[in-house]
Amino acid sequence: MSNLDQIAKLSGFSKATVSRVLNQSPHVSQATRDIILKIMNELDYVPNGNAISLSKGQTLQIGMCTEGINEVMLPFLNSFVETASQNGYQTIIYTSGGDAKKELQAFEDLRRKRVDALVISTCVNDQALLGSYRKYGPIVAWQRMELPEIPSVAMNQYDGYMLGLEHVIGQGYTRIANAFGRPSSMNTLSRFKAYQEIMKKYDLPVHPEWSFNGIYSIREGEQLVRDLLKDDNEERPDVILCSNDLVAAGIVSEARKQLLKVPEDLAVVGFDNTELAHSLGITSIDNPIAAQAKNAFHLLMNSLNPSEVKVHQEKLQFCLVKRATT
Amino acid sequence: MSNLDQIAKLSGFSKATVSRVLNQSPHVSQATRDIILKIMNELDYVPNGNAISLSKGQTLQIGMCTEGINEVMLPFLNSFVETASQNGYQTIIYTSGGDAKKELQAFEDLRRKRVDALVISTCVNDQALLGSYRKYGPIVAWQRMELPEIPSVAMNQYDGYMLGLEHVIGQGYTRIANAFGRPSSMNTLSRFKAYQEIMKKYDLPVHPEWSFNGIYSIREGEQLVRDLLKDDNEERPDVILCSNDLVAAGIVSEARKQLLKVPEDLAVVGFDNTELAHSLGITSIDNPIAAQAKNAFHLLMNSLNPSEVKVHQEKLQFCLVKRATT
DNA sequence: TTGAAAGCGTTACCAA
DNA sequence: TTGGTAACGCTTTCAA
Repeated sequence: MSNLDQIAKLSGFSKATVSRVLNQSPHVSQATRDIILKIMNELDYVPNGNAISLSKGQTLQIGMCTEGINEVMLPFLNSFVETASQNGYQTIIYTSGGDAKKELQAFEDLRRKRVDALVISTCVNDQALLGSYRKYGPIVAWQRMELPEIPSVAMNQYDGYMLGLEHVIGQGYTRIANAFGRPSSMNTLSRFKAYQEIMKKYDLPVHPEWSFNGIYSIREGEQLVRDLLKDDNEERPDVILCSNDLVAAGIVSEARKQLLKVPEDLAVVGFDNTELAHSLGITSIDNPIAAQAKNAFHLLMNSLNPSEVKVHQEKLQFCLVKRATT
Repeated sequence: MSNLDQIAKLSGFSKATVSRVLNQSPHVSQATRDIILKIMNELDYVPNGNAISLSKGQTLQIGMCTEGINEVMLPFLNSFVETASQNGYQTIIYTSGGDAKKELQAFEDLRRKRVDALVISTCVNDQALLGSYRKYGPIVAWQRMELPEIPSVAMNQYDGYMLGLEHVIGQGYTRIANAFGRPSSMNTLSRFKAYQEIMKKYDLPVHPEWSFNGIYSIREGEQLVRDLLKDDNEERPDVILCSNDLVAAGIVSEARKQLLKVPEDLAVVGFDNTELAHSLGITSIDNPIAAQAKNAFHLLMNSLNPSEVKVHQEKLQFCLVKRATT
């Protein structure tokens, strides 16, 4: 492996000049530049990234801290990696599996200057503790944060859910069921609020027994349908709004298996508008996740390079995509 | 930010000794160690990761180069990140989006010593070119490689497909259709070979028109069913073997929509045995992807630390998981 | 336009 | 058990 010193000696110039060539400084004569570039080529020279990082005090690496990578994160991850790379940054994955100690590893790596900044998804550590790492570098959250120190690009799902509710009511559905995820999450609370408000607005009867918690994935969606069908005499909902598209897929799949017609016997609305909803033709609420990832990156850049012109956050909105299930 | 030099000065010991404390060298008296650790604590000191990397000549970072992250890669990515982190390595994502130049970025980063090693998934650059980067560090592939320089942890899908074929024939299906992916891929060739051999073995009629190419995802699976149903008079296959579980999901979903009974009217076998197959109750061929990721990491470790005891590759096998679609 | 030298923050070798 | 000091490979400031 050749290094800058060798290039300097061989070319007869100093390390400083060679460095200038490397960094395209204008203060190098064309002749000198040519000589040095030629030698670099001959020696198959490339600068050592670590040395640059140490010297400059920045790694051009951003850590992404999450419990684990799943379908919902995919567009966020892909978009973030892509945006970062366009701006010369690489993305390092830190998965915690829900283990608080492992999660802290990402934050410690910020402290140790292995990464310049951090994006966090759902974190399990105390938010105050996480916030204390702000002094080591910028951090931005995808999840909604109670903490003001860590800015968030998350959107209020109240708006998105309201869109879904208005849509199904507009279509004539009145017996509305909710398939919620984690009951205590801010998302569920926001959605429930939207549900309560709209039922009141249209003077529709609230069925508390039609709000289900802990419905996360395909299987729970399927089970939900079976549960609903268990008692033949009971009145049944005519539409289910889901916490995500996986749940919606499970519901649609099981409903068809039970020979229910979708949407005639049971309508379904997903959430996030993922590939799955597109593929299966499920009405869903578009959640601009990829754009949120972009915003997250630009937020980090703005505090990483305070001198440069700030990139403004893109203003994002939910949006209902009607397909064959409503 | 405090550094090792400050700790040395404040404690009255040399940098060398402080470094020894950091690296748990046994050649430090307990008293000295205590003093130094105390000062480190007081100053909230952590060593700078970049400096360590530069000095040691290793980054403890491994690059993962892929076209993009999708559902199929998920278990590989998760398992690799997890295994690496257990061994003190972080994983950096490089997505190319199929762009050869962007893909090379990962390999250049190996050359520039930003990563110690590389795992590659489907790569678009010339394999010989990629192989030439072996001199900069170990590389292991997930895809099957023609090149001997780059070892691969991929498995021969002939074996897995054969398992599926034997299964459906054992169940009494004889009108077998194939939903293949990319026609020229080694995987498709292996699968087709298995198909040909088994049809011969059981003396079953080969229907060339029942081998479909370019069937990658849910939507193509759905379309395939509609195409099959188009002509009422035609004889139809009684089972379809799919290139992956997404395709199988699409087929099952569309079949039910068209009021075909699965598996009575049409049986379906997926591939990879992903969450989706599990969730939807689709018979699938288990592809031990997570274990392949582990193998990939250990392969890299073996050449990264030739001195240490070699971790043997886990011997992996496909395995049929029968569910409700056969 | 160029060079000398002092960082950047560690590790590791050789002495003591 | 400890210390001195030369790496590691680059950037950057100050002079010339």
